[in-house]
Amino acid sequence: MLDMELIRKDRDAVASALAKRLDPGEVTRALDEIEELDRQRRSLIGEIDAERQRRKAEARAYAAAKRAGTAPEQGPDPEAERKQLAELEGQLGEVQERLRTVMSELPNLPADDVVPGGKENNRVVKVFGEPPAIERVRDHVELARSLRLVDFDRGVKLGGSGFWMYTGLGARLEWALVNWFVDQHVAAGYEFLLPPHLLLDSAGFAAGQFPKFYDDVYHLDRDSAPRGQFLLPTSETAILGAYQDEILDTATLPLRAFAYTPCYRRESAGSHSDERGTVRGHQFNKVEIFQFVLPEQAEAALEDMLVHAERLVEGLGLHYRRSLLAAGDASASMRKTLDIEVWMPSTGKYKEVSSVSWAGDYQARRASIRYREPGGKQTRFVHTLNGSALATSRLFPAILEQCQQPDGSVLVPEVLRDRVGTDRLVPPTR
RNA sequence: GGAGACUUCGCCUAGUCUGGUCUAUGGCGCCGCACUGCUAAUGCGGUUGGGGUCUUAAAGCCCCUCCCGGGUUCGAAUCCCGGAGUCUCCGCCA
Repeated sequence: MLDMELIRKDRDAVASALAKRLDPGEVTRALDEIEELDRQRRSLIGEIDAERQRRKAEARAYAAAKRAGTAPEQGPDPEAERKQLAELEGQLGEVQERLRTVMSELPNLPADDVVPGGKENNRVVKVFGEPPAIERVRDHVELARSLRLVDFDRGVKLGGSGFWMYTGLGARLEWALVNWFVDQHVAAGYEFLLPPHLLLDSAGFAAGQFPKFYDDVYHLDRDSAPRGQFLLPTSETAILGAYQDEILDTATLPLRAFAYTPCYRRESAGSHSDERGTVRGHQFNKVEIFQFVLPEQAEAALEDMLVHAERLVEGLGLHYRRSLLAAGDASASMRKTLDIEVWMPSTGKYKEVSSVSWAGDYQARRASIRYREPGGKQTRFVHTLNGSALATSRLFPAILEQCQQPDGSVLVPEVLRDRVGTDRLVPPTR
């Protein structure tokens, strides 16, 4: 949610930032409507407040008269005005509802250094390592099958198209990744959270997933979830929602937390060549890091989180790059997003394993998460940042492909060997 | 799943039966000031959150906020209806 006051005071700045993401005509239309609704809202509030004030005064005068024993048996006018107040309140309700709708559909303002346009305008800003030389590249699906790491067929049998099942050493590798990340985040001072996977709709709204992506998540049917619950598409939603409607103690900021959950998404499972296997599915594992910070801490926190996530990829010995996303390719709630993309030898492309973003106060405003200004009594919205660290189901294929050996085995990254229980993944003997 | 008790401005709490001087009590904590070799103690004052209005700004003024949403009433923390949550007991269960 954008700051209404900013729209009132500096509409032009808001408009030009939004134009990086939206068609200028659409921006003008939205801002015109918002300004008009805002005017109506304030004028209605003025009328209603004045009316209420009058009624309160009357009631108080009547009470005083009653105490003095001079009250008429019938108090102030019974019917007529109540109608009028109800009418005004009804109008206000409609205006506010509409204002909320329009406001909540507006995306965040991209940061100054974020360029307009889509994917094609993303800019690679850093490269780590280089593609390993592999003579005969096997893709991760082939490797996972031959080494019996993932059972795609039985996964589909269980969950339908778009699901898979990790098996044997594959399950251990996936689990080793999750656990190694957990240890790294704890060591970096993040608090470990294991949240519910089923969230109330209010959490989806706060994170900015709703209303826009309402249809992209799994909802429980109305009978079992009268208040509206859905399976979280990322634990970002849970971490943010956990602090909804709270005023955070400034001394605790920056507040760092991370969570591991599977992520459930309805998006169509890919059958393109570069989205085979575990690259895109309806359920995947991800560890998510999150920070609530003072506005002035945000920039440093973003870089801090990026570097932290990148260290994990480096620790696994994988070749990757960092890209600054153009406005149109980043999610709507974010002011700035950088992706960490890992090299996939089979497709010759880089695939996102982490997305690290700074939301400014956009999510905090939707979720009403604030801090008290030191000294002053003002409350202000915190800034939020989130980043995958990392999406294991994307890393898993990257490891298989980048660490594959000429004989068809896969060398396990050193940091995972204890947890996987072997140095090298080879086909099971029976 | 059933029954009962409960939810008050950071925490604890008075007030709810019997609607109006509740514009919400007191304690703790916190902030400021005073006193004091320092600390402590003590005294005085302040301390829910949101919105509107005015203003360069602050202050002020007004409205909302006693879990949430409706209702009754001239008037609701208080009465009625619906919902959420917490606790206790019972039932069921990994």
